[in-house]
Amino acid sequence: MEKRVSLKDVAKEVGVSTALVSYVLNNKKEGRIRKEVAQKIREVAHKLNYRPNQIAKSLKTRKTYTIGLVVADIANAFFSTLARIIEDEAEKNRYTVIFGSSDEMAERSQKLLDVLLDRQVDGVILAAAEKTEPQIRQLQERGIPFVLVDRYFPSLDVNYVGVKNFEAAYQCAVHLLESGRRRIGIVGFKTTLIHLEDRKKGFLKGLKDHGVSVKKEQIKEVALDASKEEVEAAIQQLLAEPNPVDALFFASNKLSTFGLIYINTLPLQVPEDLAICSFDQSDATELFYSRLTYVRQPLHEMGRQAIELLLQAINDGGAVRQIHLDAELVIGQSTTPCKSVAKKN
Amino acid sequence: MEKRVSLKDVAKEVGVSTALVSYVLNNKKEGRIRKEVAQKIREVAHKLNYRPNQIAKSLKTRKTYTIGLVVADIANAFFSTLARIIEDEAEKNRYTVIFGSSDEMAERSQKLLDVLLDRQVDGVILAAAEKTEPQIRQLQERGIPFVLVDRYFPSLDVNYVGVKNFEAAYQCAVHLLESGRRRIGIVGFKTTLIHLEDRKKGFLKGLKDHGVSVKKEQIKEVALDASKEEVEAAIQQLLAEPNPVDALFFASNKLSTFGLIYINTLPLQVPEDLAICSFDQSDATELFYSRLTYVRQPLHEMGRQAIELLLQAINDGGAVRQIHLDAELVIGQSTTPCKSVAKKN
DNA sequence: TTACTTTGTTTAATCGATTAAACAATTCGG
DNA sequence: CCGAATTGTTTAATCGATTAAACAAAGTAA
Repeated sequence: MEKRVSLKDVAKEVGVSTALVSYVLNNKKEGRIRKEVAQKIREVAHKLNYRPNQIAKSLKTRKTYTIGLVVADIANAFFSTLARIIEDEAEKNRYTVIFGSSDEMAERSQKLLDVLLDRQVDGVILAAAEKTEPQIRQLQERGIPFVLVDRYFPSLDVNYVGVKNFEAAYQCAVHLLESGRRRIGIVGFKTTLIHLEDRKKGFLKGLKDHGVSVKKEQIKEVALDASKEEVEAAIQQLLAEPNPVDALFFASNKLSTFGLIYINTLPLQVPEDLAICSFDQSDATELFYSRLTYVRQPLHEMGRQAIELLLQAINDGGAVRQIHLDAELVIGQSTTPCKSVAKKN
Repeated sequence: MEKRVSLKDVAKEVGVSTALVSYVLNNKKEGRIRKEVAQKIREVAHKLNYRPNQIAKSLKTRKTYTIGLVVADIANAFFSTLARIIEDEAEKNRYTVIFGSSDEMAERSQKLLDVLLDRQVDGVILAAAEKTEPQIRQLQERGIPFVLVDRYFPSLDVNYVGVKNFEAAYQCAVHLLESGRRRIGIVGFKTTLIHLEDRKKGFLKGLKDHGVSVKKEQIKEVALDASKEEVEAAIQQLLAEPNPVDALFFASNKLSTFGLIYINTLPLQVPEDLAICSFDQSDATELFYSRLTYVRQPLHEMGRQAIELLLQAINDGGAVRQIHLDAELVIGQSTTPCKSVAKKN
């Protein structure tokens, strides 16, 4: 293992001080350095294949050009897609991304944050887990630049980028009603995460505003880390006699993916017997035999804005902003109007 | 922004030298330090909420406890799942992961490696892109600990963990033949990546060994970064009259996902009109109306072994190893035997 | 008592960069 | 021709840790 070439090596080879080499390679003191010397330094640096040790540089400059990304689970398509976008946006600004999965656990989240901060990341983007409000507050108090994505806490005045969950879910409800369904089941999460509660509330409000009430039995809530079986059980109950639902609303990609895998095995037809509408895009939306109606989150915009906010926070500590993006309801076949409704139109 | 507490701060507060603080907090010189002093140091460190600056620590110790992960695209389920496993395995050993997506481009791969190495990662795990053989060779020459995953180069004697692609594909072929299909189409990649060629070769060998020949028109190859449309076109051609195929083999999750979305829209039935077998697990395998027959790669084992090999390389530079794991053919409904065959059994 | 250990702690160099300040050699204005 | 400004480069401190080596004080053996 040949040892790495340092500034010192370059300096020695050229016969100048390390300072000069540093100035040249960083284009500082432009006018002051003799051209031939600068040229020589660049030549030698290149010849020796010199690459600055970023660790040393960071120690001195107190900048790592690294951002930490904390998500619930990088294996989840929602987060891995977002991660990719964030990676690309970060790269444009010479930043590198360190990531970690919290698994929706506050403790893991704290550990991750500690690790990231110990490594002196310049800032953090995080999809906050439940009960991490104190952690976020602490970031704020310590003056760490950060941006929340996807999830937020109303009580905290911090940078945030996400979608209008309430409104999107409201739209879903209206759409299902317009399609002629009346007995609508909800598969959501049992959680305190506001963005997920918003989805539930928005959906229910949509129904209520149009005069449709929902009984408790029509609302199923599974754990955040629910297994396929849990989701199956929920659906089973919703479809149970004597009053099976004629439509289902899934509050996330995970739920609809699990749900559709199960529904695939049932002797019922979508959309004839059951209409389906889900939050989030996923392979499921296109692969299910009945192309799905779903809420598409503008992930690209989310990632882009998250980085933009973060860089602002890092650089000039710009004003705190909360960005609520519009989500788009993509109409598929899974909510095709019932015959009774279709006739009317 | 309150400034971070340093060793010096702790030392001053306690009234000792920084050396002593360092020794205590790292449990060095165990017997030599007065208990009361050690106790006091720990107390104060805790009280001040001292956390060592890993950057400074790394500079001195030449260890970052960071590993770099280079994949083709972190948004691809195969890689994001693997990333999650690697993250967890790394964490068990106190390592953190920095990642980057090469997009299958050698140039991007080189850039990523540079960034990672400039940051002094202790080692690298990479799914090598095409034409990156020189890059790998350079890693080797520079004595950088690394492990290839998924893809390999036969000419290089380096650490590697992947599956037996040839054998798995061979099995697929045999399975399709046993199901009664004879005109089998292949959707693969136009690439020099050996692991993908192995899949093609293995599949063809499987057919040939059982006396089934394949015409050129039955083999379609799309670009590594193929779009949905490209895959659709390939399938269209394979299904075109006058000799449509009665079975399809997809060489990766990306291909089958794109393919199934398309096939979903066609007026043909799987498995009656068309049998399907694919490499890689994905949501598609369970979501498609006809549960898919596919090759399941032992991702967990891959991630575990990759980290194990890497840590060995980092710590004692253990012997180079190539690990070829068995892949499992998971039988679904998409390759249910034809009636003619079923009768026989 | 003397010399040698042992115990407990500090000093100071170091990792590899950055950068303010000092310094030396020219050039320039009046 | 002298002091000031300009040009070109070096010195040395610094970032925040680690750690070999030095040192001081106390204990111990002969």
